Amino acid sequence: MSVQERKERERAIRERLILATARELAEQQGWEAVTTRRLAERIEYSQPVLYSHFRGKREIIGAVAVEGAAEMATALRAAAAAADGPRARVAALAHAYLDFAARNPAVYDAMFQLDGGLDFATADTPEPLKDAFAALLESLGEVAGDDVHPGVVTEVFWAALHGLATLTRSGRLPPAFAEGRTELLVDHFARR
Amino acid sequence: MSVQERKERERAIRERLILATARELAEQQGWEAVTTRRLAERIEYSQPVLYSHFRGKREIIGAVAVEGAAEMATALRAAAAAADGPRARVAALAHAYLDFAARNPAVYDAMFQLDGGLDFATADTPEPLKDAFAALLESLGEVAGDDVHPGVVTEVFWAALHGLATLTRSGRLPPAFAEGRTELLVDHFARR
DNA sequence: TCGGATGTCTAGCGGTGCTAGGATCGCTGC
DNA sequence: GCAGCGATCCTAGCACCGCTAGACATCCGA
Repeated sequence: MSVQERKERERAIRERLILATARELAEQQGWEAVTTRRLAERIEYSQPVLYSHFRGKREIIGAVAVEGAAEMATALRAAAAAADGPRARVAALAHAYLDFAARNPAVYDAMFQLDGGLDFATADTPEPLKDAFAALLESLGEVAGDDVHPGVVTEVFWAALHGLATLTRSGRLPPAFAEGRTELLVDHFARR
Repeated sequence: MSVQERKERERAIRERLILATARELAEQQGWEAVTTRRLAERIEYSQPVLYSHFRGKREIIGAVAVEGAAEMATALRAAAAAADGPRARVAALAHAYLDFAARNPAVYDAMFQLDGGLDFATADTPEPLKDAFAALLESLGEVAGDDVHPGVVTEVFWAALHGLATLTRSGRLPPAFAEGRTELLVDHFARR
């Protein structure tokens, strides 16, 4: 049985290599540069090998997204834990979120801009995605009014962060005053 | 001179035909279905004709975006004008914005998701884009606190609307409670 | 009526995601 | 130790993409 185990191990290693390479290439030159040919060349295999691991490019994007969601959840929780008080926690969350988006634009795109074939807000949603949302919910629940649903508050807060992240990066919001916008957002959600 | 004028007129008509066809095709089947071949076939000309009007596909997207921005500005102003009081105006704006995004997803994508080669937040920004932002600013300024810049408030409000629009349409926010999210957003921005 | 400019098309380039089919490699049972 | 077989991988190719060079026809002005 050892042979089979070794093969599975090697397959898993190669799969991680594919994902790491795709992510690296995407961060360096954007997702449009991540073609199956280039990706295959970088991992030093032929194209069809990619299709023995993933159904297609979309599924590769999806896998990178799930990976990224886990990282984001960790980053958000770390930021919240390091802050004192509800208002500070929400501010820390906002900064951590936008920071993650700015530092990992390709991963962020995989998560929230591109089609990775993932289910959102359903039972089949990958755990890391639900967890990242939960990380937001934990601190937002503290500042939600008694008369509103914490989940809804979190959704709107998330949508605002997402808008800031994407519009800023695409140049639709001026880079200046980015900090001011973040502070204003936090004020509106954590004032009570 | 009459001949030349007629030719220019015909050229202008064909250019509008290209844009209308591109928009229609994009709304029907998404922008990925808008290929130069299909577009050329629909307008009953060969591909190279497209390139005598636009530098490339990107510029076609940009032109549709500018067209859409003018429409959106009109829709926003109409909504605001029909509402009584600052709070109601902001609510009307939010609904009109999200309604426009939901009814014209392809145009919305051209404006805010895709690369149409347009400048944003600069001096070269096409007038309709600036005007659509101005339409938001007019009503948001009324509810901005005295100690904050109305422009920044509008930017954050816009970002939140953009997040709601895109995350909802891509299935990342559940369709349920969409109305609740909108109301909550308005509450947070038009409470004073 | 003719020459030339203008406009349009055919054909093709290098790229994309994806896949069928053959070759080669490595494991397993004798 | 070796033969046969199954898993694994690659070559080659499909249909499509955005875009363009160059041939061709058409229409205008003299």
